[in-house]
Parts: sequence; C-alpha cells; structure tokens
Amino acid sequence: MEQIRTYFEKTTKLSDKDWEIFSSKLSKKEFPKKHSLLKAGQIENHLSFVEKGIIRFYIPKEENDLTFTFIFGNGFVSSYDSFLTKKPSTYTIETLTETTIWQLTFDDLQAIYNETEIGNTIGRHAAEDLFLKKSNRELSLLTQTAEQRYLDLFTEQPHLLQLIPLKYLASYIGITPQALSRIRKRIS
Amino acid sequence: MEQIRTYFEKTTKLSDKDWEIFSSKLSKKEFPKKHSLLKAGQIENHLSFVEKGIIRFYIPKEENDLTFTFIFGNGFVSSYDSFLTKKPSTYTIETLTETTIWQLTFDDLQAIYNETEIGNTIGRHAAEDLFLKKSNRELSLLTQTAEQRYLDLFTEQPHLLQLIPLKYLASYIGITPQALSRIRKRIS
DNA sequence: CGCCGAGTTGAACTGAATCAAGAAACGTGG
DNA sequence: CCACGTTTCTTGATTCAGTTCAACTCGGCG
Repeated sequence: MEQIRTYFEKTTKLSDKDWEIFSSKLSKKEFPKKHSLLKAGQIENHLSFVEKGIIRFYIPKEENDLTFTFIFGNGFVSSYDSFLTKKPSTYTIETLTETTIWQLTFDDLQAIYNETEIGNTIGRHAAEDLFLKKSNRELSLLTQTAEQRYLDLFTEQPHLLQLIPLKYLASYIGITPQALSRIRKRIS
Repeated sequence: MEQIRTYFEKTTKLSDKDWEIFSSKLSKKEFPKKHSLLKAGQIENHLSFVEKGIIRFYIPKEENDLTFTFIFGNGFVSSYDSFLTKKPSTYTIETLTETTIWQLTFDDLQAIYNETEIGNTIGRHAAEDLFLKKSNRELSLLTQTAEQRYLDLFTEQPHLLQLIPLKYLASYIGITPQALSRIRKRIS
C-alpha cells in the first residue's frame, strides 16, 4: 500500500490526514489469472490501483479480440469513461496473471472529494495518467513501425512479456500474430 | 458564448450563479489564419473553448511536421499535459482559418475551483473530452485502413475538409501525401 | 514572367495481410 | 500422470496497401 502513496507523491505531497482518509477507503482485492474485473456491457464502479499483476483491456470481437492496453502494476485501472459517464463499458478488463489491486468505488471517490483536499488531485491524476498514455500511444501508432513498438514493449517489460500470449501482443501492436512471430524470429 | 453553456449543459446543469462566475473569467480572442496559439517549447497557460475556426496540433519535425489533431469548433483546445504539469509543450497549436476562442487561464481555473461548484466539472469535462477523443483515435489507428479514416473525416466535416491542405490530412491519417492523393482519386 | 510549394502520377520496392498447413504447448478428463 | 483435443505458434506462398524516389503540372505571388 505504501507504493500507492509513493506513486501519488511523485507529483503531489499528501498530508498524513488526507492520506489517512484516502487510504481508509481503499479496499484490497486479489484475483487469479484470467479473471474479469469488468466485462464489456457492465457499468464501471471502480477506480483501482494495481499493486501486482498484469492486466489486459480488450474489446471482444467475433473473430479476434482487440487488445489495446496492458497494465503492469503501479498504474490506474478502470473503464474510465464508463466510470465517469455511467454508461456501459465497451471493453473488458481481465487479469493475465494473479493480481492484487486496491479499489475505490465511485461513492468513495465522492466522499474523498468532500472530506479532503486531495480529491481533485486524485481525479486529475487519474485523468492525466490515462490521457498521457493515450497521447503517447497515438504517437507510437503514427510514427513507429510494428517492430519498434514490439522492441519498446520488450525493453520496458522484458520478463513480464513472456507471460503474455503472442496473439495479445500482436493485437496490441497492431499486427497479426503471424507477422509478430516473424518479427520475433528476425530479431532474435 | 451561449454555445459554451449549451456545450456544458449537454452533461451537467449549471446554476445561473455558477455560470455567471464562470463566464466572467472567459475572455474572447480572435486570431487570423496560420496564427500560433502556442509554440512547441512554451508552457501552456490556457484552457480554451473554440467558438469558430479550425485548429491544427502538430509536432514540428525537420522534414515533415506530424499533424495529429484537428479541432473544428465546439471543443476544448489546450496543450493539456503542459497546462497540468507546467512543462514545455512538445507540440504547436495553430489556426488554419480565422478563429474565435474563449480563454481561461490557469489561475482563472483555480479561482473557479474555489468560488463555484462547477470547477471540478469543468476540469473533468476537459479531461473526459480529451481522453475520449484519444481513445477513439487509438481504435481508429488500430482497426481502420487509411481510406476508412479519410472517409470518416470526410463524413464528419465535408465542407471544412476543403480548407485543410492535403499534406496535413495525410499526416493525420498516418500516410504520405502521395498515398492520400491516390486514395482521393480512387474514391471520387 | 519565373519561381516555388503543393498536388498528382508513375514505377519499383517493402512490410504486413491473408490463406493454408504443420508443430508445439496447454488443459482437462480419465 | 498420461492421452487427447484444442488452442497457440510457426512457416511458406501470394497478394496488397502504402513507401520511396522521381518527374511533371498547377496556382499563387514577388
């Protein structure tokens, strides 16, 4: 749990009192691998912080699911637009490994808004975090080749990457499993 | 200015008093075409709402600029990450046509936070708006062909599209000007 | 009038898709 | 713990969208 405080304090100092209120709302959850935290069609009621584990976001499709996000611990997890708008999520959030998260419900977050000075900060952090990730992703998709994207992922998370099935990685990178298999062969 | 209120009230009802405070901080600005609202390297101090005009976001490059966003009126404009983090923007924001915007400075926004109930809403709106746009963009880049992306743009903004040089559109779609020229020829 | 940037068109090339088939890994039931 | 069936991964052949390099046209502007 300390790592959550550390994560927040990278950008904003928290008073002990605020941290007290904030952390009292967090509830720890543990899940096995291949567990859905949220299924497409459901309404998101949680903003979560991953302590340990790998998580995949995907849009279920008849033929091949579209995997568009991985979270490797120390980050927010939520179908954020669904959380904000109370509309059904268009995607599923699923664990790839055993996972530990700390959850905040929508009502908890409202309470934190009212009781602390850091509510805004948390909301802003979440938004900022998610927004920046998407921005970087956009640039990556526009300027990098599939191979570069794979190598980037590989550099960031060399050991964790082995835990993810190739077809999910391929989808995330934006190519077919066959193409990724060939890239792997070429660079190894 | 009424359209700004309408825009906000699509999702949240504002009290007259809050609107009063909010709108009093907005200052109207008009710019000619090809005017930079913010240059790469500068720190963003504004969150703006476009009333009229077309705006382009791009990362300046030696050879070809990378155009990654267009705003066609009725939307937020800001180098949002720079605005939040106070770090230099990595991109330039420039008008393509004559443009009218309503600006809010960072300090104005802080004041609104303190004086009204809608401060959070505004911040959240901006974040949500920007985040959702990026999410959709990600999906478009992952699942659509260049031709589909062009047709989508064309369907959304048929008349405005004529005002944008082909090379900017090509960059946004993620292909070369030559390729877009051929797509245009093929579908017309 | 001549220049220059933007757009068009052509030809050769390349990264990735598609279709197809075989090999490896994985989970489940006996 | 093995055997089987299913899913995942690999590899090959073909096709295609888009790149690159290059030449030419067009429209605006000094």
